[in-house]
Amino acid sequence: MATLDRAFYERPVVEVARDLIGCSVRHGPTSGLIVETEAYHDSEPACHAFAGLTPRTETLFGAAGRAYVYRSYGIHALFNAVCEAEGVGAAVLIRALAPLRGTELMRARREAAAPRGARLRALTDRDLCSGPGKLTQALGIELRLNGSSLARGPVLVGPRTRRWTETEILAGPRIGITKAVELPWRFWAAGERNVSR
DNA sequence: CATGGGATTGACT
DNA sequence: GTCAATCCCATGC
Repeated sequence: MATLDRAFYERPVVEVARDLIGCSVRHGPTSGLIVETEAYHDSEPACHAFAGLTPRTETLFGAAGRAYVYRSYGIHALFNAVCEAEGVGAAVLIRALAPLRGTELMRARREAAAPRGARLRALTDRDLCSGPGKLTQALGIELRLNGSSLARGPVLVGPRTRRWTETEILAGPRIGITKAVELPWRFWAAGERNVSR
């Protein structure tokens, strides 16, 4: 599989976030098309790297083109692509995918990860990757993949397979944060059903 | 060493 | 709309 090289990520993080819409993520037999992203940069307080270099943010400040995976709310792993020059703390959060391959494995993983007492009805394809915590469950992306190469794997990010026009990609404020809420650093594919709610 | 806060999700009123 | 689950790590004593 063709993968994006380090130069792709070694650019302003907001540009990379926009350009990742329509690209693909694959982990083993499971894959999806990126339909929603958010940019984070150490110059603004919503970014983990805002606090400076700590054990947690070491990957963020490292080389571009690697995975930054961290635990959110004690429950979910969230998957990011590290961007910009080494020494700059910046990354793109992958917020949603349109499932491509391995949907039955994704469904099995999502069901296995469901909380106790959950789920009275079956998971639809739309329930698999339509959020940052869901897609890491579906693709089996865990904390141990923090720091791994997105060009060499185990998690691979591939380029767009078609041209995307300006009007197909929308921008707006990021979700779920309490600081720097005004920055329009969230991007999504217009009309895509798998974009998070 | 103790404490508190999340880049979320899913159930429930 | 509200709320709890749950854990890594930053901060402060």
